[in-house]
Amino acid sequence: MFSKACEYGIRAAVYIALQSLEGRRVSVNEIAEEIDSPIAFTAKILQQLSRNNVIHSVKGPTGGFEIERTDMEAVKLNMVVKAIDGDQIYVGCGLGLKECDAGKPCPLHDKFVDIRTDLRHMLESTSLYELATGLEVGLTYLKR
Amino acid sequence: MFSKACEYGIRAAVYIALQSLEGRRVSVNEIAEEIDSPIAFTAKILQQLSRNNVIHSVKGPTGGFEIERTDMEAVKLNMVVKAIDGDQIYVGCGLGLKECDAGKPCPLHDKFVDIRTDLRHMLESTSLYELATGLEVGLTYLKR
DNA sequence: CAAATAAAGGACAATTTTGTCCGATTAATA
DNA sequence: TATTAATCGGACAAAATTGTCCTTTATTTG
Ligand code: FES
Ligand code: FES
Repeated sequence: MFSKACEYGIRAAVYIALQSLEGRRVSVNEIAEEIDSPIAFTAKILQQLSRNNVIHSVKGPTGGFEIERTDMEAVKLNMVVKAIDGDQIYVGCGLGLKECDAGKPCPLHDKFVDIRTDLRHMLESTSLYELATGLEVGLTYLKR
Repeated sequence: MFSKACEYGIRAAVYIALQSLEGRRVSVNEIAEEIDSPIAFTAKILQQLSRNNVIHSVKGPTGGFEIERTDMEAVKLNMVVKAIDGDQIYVGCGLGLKECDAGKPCPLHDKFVDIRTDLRHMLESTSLYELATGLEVGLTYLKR
């Protein structure tokens, strides 16, 4: 469904959101530790998220990653996914034709579009804040 | 969503189903031509489908690939997907945790499972026959 | 039986994705 | 100002996926 990079990216973003709720800025090392991901690869992914203004980064001592408390509800999952995987998941044909085109659809088009639309709505309506709160109360986990 | 191999596999299977409706057996070369896929790679994928009894193959002159007319309604998309991509799409965690486990879920679990269940139902209920008929009447396409 | 045809299978090559390493840059603080 | 802690960025390496080529095997037909 998502690339490995995107999976790490979502997990990292949710962890950053969780810590930002308590005003803590977190380092790549801490993030990779807490979401159980390869450190250097995670660093690359965080750079992408930072460049796309999904998260905010601060260099130097006491630096790290954070998400503005005020933004937190506004940062939706689809922003993370788009920053890392692009919009292929939104516009691509399920059977790999050049583009998904309702005017000359593949045999799976109608059924595929239904699923994709649900997925899109889910990603567009789910905020990092919402996901972080589940973590906060111990209902969900970022590693296992 | 699906791997390239799986995309080719589905397109090939639908094309074979279409031709089998008219009692024609088709060669790898014809299939690759009609679905616009790399020939040798397509051959590998057809071997997988054949080994998993999704399609039937016949060697030698007049040989090729076919799907028993009687099976055609019974052969569902999920059989193609499972034969090629395995069941990761059914059992995997959306955020890449070891397994998807409702007892220790990732933050996206509930929402992800909803989508995945819909996808599963769609794949389990869609037959190659159904997809082939759309092609037959020129409503859908396998290349573009 | 011999020739021709088509899938099967194994080895290999190219590309993409995933992952690592290390020096440069930025900023806090002693 | 020197040291230190952190991200940034580029080059590189490993692994997985995608794709090719060629030989073998099975089967039909002359
Ligand atoms: S054309 Fe294939 S999904 Fe729309
Ligand atoms: S645990 Fe992540 S999707 Fe179920």
